[in-house]
Amino acid sequence: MSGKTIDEELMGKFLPVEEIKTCPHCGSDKLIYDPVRGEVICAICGYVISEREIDKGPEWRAFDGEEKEKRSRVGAPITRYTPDALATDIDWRSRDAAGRELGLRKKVEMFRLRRWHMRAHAQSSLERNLIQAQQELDRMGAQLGLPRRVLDRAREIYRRALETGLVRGRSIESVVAAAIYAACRELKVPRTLDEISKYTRAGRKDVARCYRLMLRETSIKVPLPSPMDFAPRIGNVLKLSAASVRDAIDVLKQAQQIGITAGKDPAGLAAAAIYIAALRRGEVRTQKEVARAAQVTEVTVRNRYKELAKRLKIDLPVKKP
DNA sequence: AAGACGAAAGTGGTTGA
DNA sequence: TCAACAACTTTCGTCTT
Repeated sequence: MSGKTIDEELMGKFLPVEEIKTCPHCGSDKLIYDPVRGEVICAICGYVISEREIDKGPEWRAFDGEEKEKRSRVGAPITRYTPDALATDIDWRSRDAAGRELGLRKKVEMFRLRRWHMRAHAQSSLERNLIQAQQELDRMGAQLGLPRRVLDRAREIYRRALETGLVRGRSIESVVAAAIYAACRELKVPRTLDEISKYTRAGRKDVARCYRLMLRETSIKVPLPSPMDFAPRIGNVLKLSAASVRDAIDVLKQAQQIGITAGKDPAGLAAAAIYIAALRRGEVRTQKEVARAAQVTEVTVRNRYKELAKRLKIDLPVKKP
């Protein structure tokens, strides 16, 4: 083994998805798209390609300041943003353009028009909020590599939250993040709160608070996270065989039956099960690797797997001669 | 030199008064 | 709102390969 893992080799490199034709791991060109998890996977070695490697930089290159200035499309908008089609206002003074007092009939009509104008405006504020939220949703979805159906569901959830009045006083971003988190859990595409809040300016805490509030105030119900949903993803990152992943899920099932999974971090449990399963199949991964793939610490993997091994009476192959 | 292990102290979140 | 609490993280020293 020479030094770096594949993860480390690829880290920080820009790999625009469209440009990848062959697997960076084994060189095969048999890449398949898994729409369920929104990932491109190498059919030969199982390497997950598209998940995190999204090029967030510009698609152009500039060699001096002037060129950069010209090509950059970010910064203050050139034209003023018009919130909706009704940007005009109706004057409250009942006078015409020349300053003459209006007749009674006209006054009444203007009053009515004004009222409808306000109503149309108010309604569009909801629409406007949705449009902005949609932008956030698309951005975060792309950065997290989430499939369409999750985003669609997240949008529905967001709309519900908006209609319930949950967004008022909170940032759109954090509520969108909460909606995405809820959608992920509902559709069993596990993403941790940490992963999601990484792409928002609102902190993890904010997102979590919005999420909890959302569960309480709207009638959205979300199944409890199961460690078994995490196992395939961790297996993918570590490039383990499908058999090992199946074994790991088996271990988790047993653990659930004897009731030692309650209150434990599902990612940590899944990591431990993966570690055990891989070891038993001779696909040795270090605790560190497993921990990193599951985004928990080494210590947690260790504690969980000790517990699992003890309670399930699994003996591990110590080493090979 | 790297991995596994466990102890101890610290952290963030939940719960119940 | 506060304190108690359980789970997880960080850090560190030791042992094994």
